[in-house]
Amino acid sequence: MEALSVKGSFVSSTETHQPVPAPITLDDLARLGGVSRATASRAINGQPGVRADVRERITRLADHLGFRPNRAARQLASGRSNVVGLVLPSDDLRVDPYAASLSHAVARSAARADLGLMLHVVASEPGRTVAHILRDGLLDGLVISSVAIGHPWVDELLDSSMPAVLIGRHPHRDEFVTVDVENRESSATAVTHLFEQGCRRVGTITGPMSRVDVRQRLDGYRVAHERAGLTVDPSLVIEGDFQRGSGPGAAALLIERGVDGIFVGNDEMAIGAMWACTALSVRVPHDVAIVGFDGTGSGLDTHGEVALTSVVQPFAALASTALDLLADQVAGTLHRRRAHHVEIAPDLSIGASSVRAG
Amino acid sequence: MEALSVKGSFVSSTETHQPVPAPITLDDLARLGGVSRATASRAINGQPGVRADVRERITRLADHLGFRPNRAARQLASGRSNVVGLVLPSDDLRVDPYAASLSHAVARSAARADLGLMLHVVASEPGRTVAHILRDGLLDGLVISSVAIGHPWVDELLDSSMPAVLIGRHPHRDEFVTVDVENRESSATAVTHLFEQGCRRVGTITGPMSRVDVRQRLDGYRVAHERAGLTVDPSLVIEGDFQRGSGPGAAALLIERGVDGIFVGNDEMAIGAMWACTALSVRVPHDVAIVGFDGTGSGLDTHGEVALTSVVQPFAALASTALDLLADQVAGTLHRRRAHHVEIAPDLSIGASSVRAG
DNA sequence: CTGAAAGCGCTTACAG
DNA sequence: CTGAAAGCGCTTACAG
Repeated sequence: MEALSVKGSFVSSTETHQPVPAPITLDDLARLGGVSRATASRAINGQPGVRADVRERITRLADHLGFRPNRAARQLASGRSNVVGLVLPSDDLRVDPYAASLSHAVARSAARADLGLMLHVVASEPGRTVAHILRDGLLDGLVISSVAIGHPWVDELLDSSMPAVLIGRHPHRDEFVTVDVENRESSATAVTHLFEQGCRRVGTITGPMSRVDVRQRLDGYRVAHERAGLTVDPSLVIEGDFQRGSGPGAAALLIERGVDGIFVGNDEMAIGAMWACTALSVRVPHDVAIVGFDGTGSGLDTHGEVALTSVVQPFAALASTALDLLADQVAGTLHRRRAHHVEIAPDLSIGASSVRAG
Repeated sequence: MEALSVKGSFVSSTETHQPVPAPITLDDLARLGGVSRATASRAINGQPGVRADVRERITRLADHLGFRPNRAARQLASGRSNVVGLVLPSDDLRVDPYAASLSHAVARSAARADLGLMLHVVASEPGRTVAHILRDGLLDGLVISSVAIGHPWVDELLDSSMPAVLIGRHPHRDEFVTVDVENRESSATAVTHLFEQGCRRVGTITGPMSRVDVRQRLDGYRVAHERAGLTVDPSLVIEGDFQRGSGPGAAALLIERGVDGIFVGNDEMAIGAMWACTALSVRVPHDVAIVGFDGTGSGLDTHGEVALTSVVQPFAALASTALDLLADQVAGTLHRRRAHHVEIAPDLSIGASSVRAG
């Protein structure tokens, strides 16, 4: 590390007295509003037991003064912080568009709900971190990406008493509150779409079969065959790892085996598959039609290539539902440890990668 | 949104009395340690005025008990939260690997410094957000990605009295505390590397010329030419937009104009450029050698393609330096509004995209 | 419906 | 070097 230019000089500014306008407090609000702190507090928090006109007057005044309750004080007094944590696996933010989209959606939902969002990236300091997150007292609850599961301390977090909701499913435990995209039917729809485009020999590149959602998507692939009166050729089912790099090889194999359509388990691998097609001079969608999953493929590839048809994750709905479920737990209306699974149906976004003329 | 399966049942657990072990407080620590709260507080905070053996005993005890000071209480009492905010542009997390890498690095640095990190994604609610961030009282300071600049409320944030450090430079204001990668020399090094590989006609695809760093990188490109005794052919300088999609077109143009090497302003466009090469049957690096900038191109493209040579952003150092500079402002040793610019020298990571046999 | 008062868990002058 | 005490800005029983 090297400081190439340092133009700063250190100054102590004792001259200015009130550089920062003192933030107004509940006390100010109450005094200016001619009520007690208790009443002011109830008014701005929408609690019962305040005469309508008083509430109206106080909230208006609060707005006008730009009053924002101090979070720390509020938390200390109430035990609630209105801050939730988002737990993500270590490297995913960098490498995985799914995680990036999810973070983005959760951040926006949180902002809309006036919740703070603390980012917790798995992997920093194994042992200490869990304790930190838990005992800081700064968090009301956690939104945990199921992609983070596997890391030792994520399970610790799940087993703690802190309210939590999982986005995605746990690979082998069912007792959590989860929200996930609907995988099976939506995958069937995607594959059926390929059949409708005239494909007769459709292969699939799956994610890691250890994952629940991956198996569900494969189920959907099978269901679509059944419905079309076709049988699945097992040699057309190839397991990938959800990384872009596993796409080309798998696709090349499928092409060798004569497919005219591929349902790919996520967009990253689908992009890899499209590369393979380019490299092998296989035309998309004419020779091989391709459908992906996630809907993350478009942002990254506005390079004039073929737009990818994909089952689009309902990120915004996943995020806001997760936050709602978390709020229910915090409020005590939802038990943290009773299995409670919500699934949200995604849409199929149709691009040129699967649409055949005629 | 559709709840496909709801297996949960609502239970109120009044049977168990202490489901959550009551977190231990400073009071507990003091009592168990046989000192006053004041002394306990000073001991664990490393403040002067505590006998060495007492401090030792108390910290040890704190560790043993797993004591963590309640952040809210600490903040309310001291006025400091040990939480910083990270401000990012709205969509970047999804689309831009640079922003994702940066977030990742800041998150890790913050964790290491025992700082909380609140994520603020620009664009949610224009007006309210600034006030929220500022008046919540939850933040000690802000780390702002210069990529977020341009959005109206980011400037508001910069003009507020909250401590802030910019990662990257402001396009036209110089009075902030910033930390940035060194652009000029490192770009010169990258281009010189191409000359050393035998390239004689090196073009460049720049980012948007409105950005300071883009102009600096272009300067480096020129400097390298001077040093090699070559003159710059202006027709080989093409402006891109830092998005992947602008890579292929620019690269095709340069290839048409006979380049044998390209210095690309960021990895995203470099990846696009490599696509163009594949499409045009131009061999990399044999026909055209390519160097990118950022070091974000590798994670995304482990697809067996040619590894990209790139000037690698020192994300970890940028993040930890930013946090240090922020701490200095909070401590009052660094003035928030005196220009103070730190530059960190990146490394050139050499991959197959630029190395010619012989 | 409203208010006086206690208390959340810390930090920090102020005395000793 | 150490402790008693006040106070940070809220919320929430508890009385009225």
